Amino acid sequence: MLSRKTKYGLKALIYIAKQDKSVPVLISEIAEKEHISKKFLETILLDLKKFGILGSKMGKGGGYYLLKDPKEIKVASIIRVLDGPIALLPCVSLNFYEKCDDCPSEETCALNKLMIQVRDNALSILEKQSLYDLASF
Amino acid sequence: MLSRKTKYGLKALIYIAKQDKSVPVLISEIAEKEHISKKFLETILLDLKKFGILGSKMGKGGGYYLLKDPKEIKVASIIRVLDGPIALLPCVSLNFYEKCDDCPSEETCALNKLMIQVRDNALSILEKQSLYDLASF
DNA sequence: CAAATAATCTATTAATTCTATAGACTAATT
DNA sequence: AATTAGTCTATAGAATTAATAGATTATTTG
Repeated sequence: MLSRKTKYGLKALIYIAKQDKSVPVLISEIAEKEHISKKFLETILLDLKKFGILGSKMGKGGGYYLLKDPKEIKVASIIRVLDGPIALLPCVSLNFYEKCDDCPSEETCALNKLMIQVRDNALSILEKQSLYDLASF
Repeated sequence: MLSRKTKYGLKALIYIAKQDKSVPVLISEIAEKEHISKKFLETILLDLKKFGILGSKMGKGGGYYLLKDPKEIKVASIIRVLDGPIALLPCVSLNFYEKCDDCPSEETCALNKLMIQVRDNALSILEKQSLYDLASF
């Protein structure tokens, strides 16, 4: 399951993507409209900023805005930033790979092979779907 | 990601499925061969027993054995027993459904629709793959 | 019956992650 | 200068995960 953090992050990004691009969006507005704790949302948006998905402006007229074309922001990358691996096992993760220390060989591991399939299947959707798709739903 | 518990449980079940069916398998044997803490494995196998996947026999010559044909034991059901939902959001889970309290309507929720796709895609593999398939890899 | 074997049960702990909050601080605008 | 709004640090509470400990019960075999 995705963490709440990730779900909130996705919702916030969708919210921002739906707004007029020329005006930064307030944290407090997103928090209210999407029913998310404002303080919690702050830390989430800060993460998204750190990874270059969002930009921000302080002071009056400030807020958060997308740094890239919504069509270029894929759901997979958002999940990776906020939730970590999409794969079901570390030994099968493309971006967060870790060897299973209980496993002598990935070559002969049936679980490894199965989870690669599951991963690729999930990615075939999540790497394709963008913020644009979600916002225009 | 799957919990270690689930990974260990899957590995143990595969191990059992590979053995001669007429002889119960020892926890200690599985623990040693698969490099899993024996005590931890005890609780995992107990869970699998509780759910009717495994049977057990105490005393000398005892151990754990499969209660069903390995072809009938699907990976999806094992994951559900040990890990819970396969879906990425509660509002999209078939077996552990929960409404998102921050979400006014699932009908108009883009995330909901997307995660249903991801779920169905994962299930198309996990509901098909059985212990038999994994054991004969 | 006694000894050995092996699962069962209860419980507790340690570690980690998740969720959320608090408060002081900095930057920008008017 | 006042107001607005994001930034930073930190911490705390809750939940979950991972693992361990020790006593107990069931079964087989000699």
